Amino acid sequence: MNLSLPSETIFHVIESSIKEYRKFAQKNISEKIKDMTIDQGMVLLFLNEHPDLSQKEIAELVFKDNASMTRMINTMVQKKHLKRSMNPKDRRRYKIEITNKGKKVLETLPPIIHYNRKSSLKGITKNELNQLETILDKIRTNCTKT
Amino acid sequence: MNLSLPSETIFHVIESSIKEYRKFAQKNISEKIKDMTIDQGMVLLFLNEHPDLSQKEIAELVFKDNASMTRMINTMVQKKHLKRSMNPKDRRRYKIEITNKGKKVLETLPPIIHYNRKSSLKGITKNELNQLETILDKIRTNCTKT
DNA sequence: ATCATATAATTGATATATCAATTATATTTA
DNA sequence: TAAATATAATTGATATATCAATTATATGAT
Repeated sequence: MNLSLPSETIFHVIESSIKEYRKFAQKNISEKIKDMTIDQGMVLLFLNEHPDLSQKEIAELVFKDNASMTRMINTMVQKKHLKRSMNPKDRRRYKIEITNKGKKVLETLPPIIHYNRKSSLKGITKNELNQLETILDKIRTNCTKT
Repeated sequence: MNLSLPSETIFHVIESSIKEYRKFAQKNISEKIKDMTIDQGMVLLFLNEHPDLSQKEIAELVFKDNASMTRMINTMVQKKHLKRSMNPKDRRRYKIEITNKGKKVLETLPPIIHYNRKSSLKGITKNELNQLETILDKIRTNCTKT
């Protein structure tokens, strides 16, 4: 079987780019906010726009499973960025609220994220971004529909 | 600050596509080989082509850090896919050898991986793959050189 | 050769990933 | 309505991710 090594495939290139972006973004966040990961930051951003999200819904948005999300929110509650309260309309799901401490983070975070996105996409045209999205979507669809 | 949500960015699309590929690939591997992850499979493929790789070098190829690689190889040794032996030329690094059990896996793995790659890239032209690589490389470079 | 520095691998601590099983509550169906 | 089924979240077990500190060995400079 004549198989090229994983390092020579497009998947390697995809992994590499997203991992470098994450490393870069995390570094810039850590410089300004201590003890805050990208994923935790994203949870805050999502909850800020959509306060009624359940843990399960947040999990999907940040590509985690329910178990990971339970534990992730546990630590964010411990660190006092979030508060869990009961949801009387559906007692299976919690209401997740952002605390004042969490809101403070939300004042600092957006400019950093804006910088991360902007500088990592420097020199890339709108057209290229569209191409990128189109092709990656084909891969995604192939993997989910096959 | 007017920041679009993470789910609306190209980074979300990149994450999504690579995660779906991994899920798809893992599922197809698990159907044929029990107790074998994609990453462990890649370690076997790399070692098969380049038997002199150190743990550190393997780690870089599969985007792990040294600590993760130590533990990953621990479990692969436990499962008898690999064997650690001393490297007399440089006693800081091990020689990692593939066992007979590991070699058996290497007979089963390539056709599965070939199928994974082929079907996930179905309908995507060579030209599109080149575009994809070029654009992703720009992102990677922006993140590492900034 | 000696000492300072660099490198490969390990370990500890904590967080996250993943799967399967479980609990509590809602919803659907007979 | 009662029973079956579905859903949200949790928990346990194990693997992996990440950072900092440590150990053992190599390499370089004086």
